[in-house]
Amino acid sequence: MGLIPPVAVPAARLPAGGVPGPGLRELLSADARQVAPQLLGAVLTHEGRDGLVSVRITELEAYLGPHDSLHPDPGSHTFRGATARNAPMFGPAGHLYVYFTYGMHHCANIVCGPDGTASAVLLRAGEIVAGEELARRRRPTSKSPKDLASGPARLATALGITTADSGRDALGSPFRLELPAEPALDISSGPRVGVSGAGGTHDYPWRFWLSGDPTVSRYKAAKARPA
DNA sequence: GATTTGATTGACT
DNA sequence: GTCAATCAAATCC
Repeated sequence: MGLIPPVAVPAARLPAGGVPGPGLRELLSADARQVAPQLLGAVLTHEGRDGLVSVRITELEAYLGPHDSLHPDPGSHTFRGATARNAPMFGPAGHLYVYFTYGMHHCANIVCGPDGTASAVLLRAGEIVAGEELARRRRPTSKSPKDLASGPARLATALGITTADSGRDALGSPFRLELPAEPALDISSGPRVGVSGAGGTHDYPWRFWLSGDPTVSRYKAAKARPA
């Protein structure tokens, strides 16, 4: 049925032992739908003035651009072209695209695809693997360690990422990104969370998560617009 | 210049 | 399950 073929199968497997820096940048320069599953299990670290927090990624979503991909992505911030906000998505792979939403939340993406094309993966959830005490201080409302980064805004808050970090390189200080030594074995995929319109349907099954992981956020459909 | 909306979360019934 | 919070960016007129 779908006009949009479900892509989503990783074309390449990671070599055992992970990928060194330059190879990582190259790996991230692929289509976000290929990159996303490979980033499951990866660890993103941010060392700020107040300390270090590391998150092991357990859930993410791929977003594409209007013209660089085979099919336009109506769920993407770049669907209607480049703006001041989404500019980093058109930049080099490995950099951050951070946006502010609902008047209070920050969400972080890692830019994918070659420089000049719009593509990124939204970091939706993770497990705190270092700096849990600092993460707790940043997220005092969390009732359980599993809640510290279980959601895109929660993850960004736990890592101390804001729009000031948008456009910065996630592969260089004060950030660090490490791929898992072994690719994730049990990956699930499905429609993206909170995306209204066609981009949130099964025609765009570009949400990926580690099957059964307790830190994965609960699925929530986009709020339906009243007629 | 005015209005709408949102890649969400947390509190509450 | 429902809903308010809160404001920048995008969209509308």
